[in-house]
Amino acid sequence: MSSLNEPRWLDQDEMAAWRGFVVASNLLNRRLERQLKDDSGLSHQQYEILVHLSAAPGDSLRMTELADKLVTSKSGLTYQVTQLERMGLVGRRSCPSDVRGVIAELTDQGREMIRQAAPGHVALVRELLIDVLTREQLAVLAESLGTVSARLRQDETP
Amino acid sequence: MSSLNEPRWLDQDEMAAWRGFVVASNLLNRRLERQLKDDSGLSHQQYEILVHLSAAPGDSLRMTELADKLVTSKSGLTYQVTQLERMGLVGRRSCPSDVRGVIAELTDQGREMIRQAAPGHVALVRELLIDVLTREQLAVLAESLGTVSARLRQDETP
DNA sequence: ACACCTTCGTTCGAATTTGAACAACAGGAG
DNA sequence: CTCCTGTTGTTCAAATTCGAACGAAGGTGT
Repeated sequence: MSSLNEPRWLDQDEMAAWRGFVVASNLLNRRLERQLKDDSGLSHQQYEILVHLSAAPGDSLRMTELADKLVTSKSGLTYQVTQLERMGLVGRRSCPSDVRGVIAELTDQGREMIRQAAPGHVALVRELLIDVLTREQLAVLAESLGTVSARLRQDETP
Repeated sequence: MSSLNEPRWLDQDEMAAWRGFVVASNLLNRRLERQLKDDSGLSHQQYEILVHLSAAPGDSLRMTELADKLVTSKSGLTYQVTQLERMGLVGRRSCPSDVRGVIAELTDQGREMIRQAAPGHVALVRELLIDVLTREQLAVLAESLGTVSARLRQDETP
């Protein structure tokens, strides 16, 4: 319980950090969305699904694991996996150790798609974020946001 | 034009920064969305509209200016302002100097809403982001993301 | 005054996202 | 084994988002 009625507002630096985060996040997403759609016909979310699958052993992951990595809702993932399935980029199969489980796995076509889409995406991430910052800034960013993410993750799992 | 076929992939630090950014952004949005909805019945976007209006002279802004500040599409803003209008938090009036123009302005009820919603929101932003980081980290974050945002903004306006 | 290009906000349809509700199953305590 | 609680993925309705197209008006150059 706080000892003051008046909340601690954000000072100038804190506000700058927070606004910067929100604005940069929105602007970046907007740009990446456009680039991926124009270049490969994928949404950012769909691209990330393919990336996480291709990074996983066997190019496959359980739905729940995938949803956690993507930081999205289960229902949202169900929808997007269905879309990717229709595009022939991802397949579903049932989990051997758990009858309820569903495993999403990359198809050959999905592997080809990510191979084709990744370079343009990475190049833009570089141009808009990575190459704009110094090595030190990147290091601080990585550590800061890593900490923030870790805290948020463990908060969600009580 | 690049001189190599193989793109420059992200190294470990760069990847950590980028993933940290994406994950933190998603997790933060998720939490703030929930908090605002539960606490005040507002979406994050709606909250931000109220904030930007209350920060503007006369508690009012033109639609286009507001859309720029929010980093959203014009149609998206039209929709949300209509919602806020139905809730009685925002009003529309026409612009004196431009017949096409529409000015969104905070109502008394809107001012009351933001006064009621802000403390809880700010407290959570503190708890999840600001107070987790050191002063130096915040400074670097602010400058880094400020630069990134500025570059993105001017890229959009050719 | 005229044609021309841009800007403003809205409307429209399509795509996406979310949380709640659900049925089926897993895992343990008793 | 049996009950009980938690998990898993899907379905559903509702809310939101976006881009393209639009009508209306501003602003400019001739």
